[in-house]
Amino acid sequence: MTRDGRRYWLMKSEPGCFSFADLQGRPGQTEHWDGVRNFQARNLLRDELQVGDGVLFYHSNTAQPAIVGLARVVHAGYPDFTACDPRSDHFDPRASAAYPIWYMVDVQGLAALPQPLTRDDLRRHPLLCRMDVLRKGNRLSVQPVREEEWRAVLEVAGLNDPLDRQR
DNA sequence: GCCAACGTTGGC
DNA sequence: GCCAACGTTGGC
Repeated sequence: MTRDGRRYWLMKSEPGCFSFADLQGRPGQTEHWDGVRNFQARNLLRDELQVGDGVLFYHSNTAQPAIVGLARVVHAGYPDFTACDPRSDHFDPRASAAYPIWYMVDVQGLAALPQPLTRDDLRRHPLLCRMDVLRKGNRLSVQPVREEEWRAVLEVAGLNDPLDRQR
């Protein structure tokens, strides 16, 4: 049984730690999204994100938080090996190969937005003002995005849907 | 740097 | 199972 239709997600990253430009600089513009240590986000990574899903890349905890780029999921959830690496900042002594606890996906950068979409930009938009990322106190590093929100971001950015080329 | 909001931990 | 204490996130 396969899931029909792609879905869309917003993923947060602190640009001082890993920026959209960093993703675009990786071979194949692809990198694994490790280090998520929140069970709600873990469940999404493990169970919900699928190859081909669209990703809005959001810069958080920075002077100008904004959606800055478009990406896609290129590998569905698999164990986050950094949890088993004692030298990693994300080491979790409870995790093991048999019980990985934490999961990650691989993400590929597709296009930078011509202009970052700031929180003010989002708040002013009739559809984007409903996005979860604007909700006060929202700390989920991976969160669902409605299809109309994905389309609205493309429209505001003046971009065609980069996922259409990936079929 | 402040602080509100939230998730997690652990004593009971 | 409750809930206070604590740590973290992240906008401002």
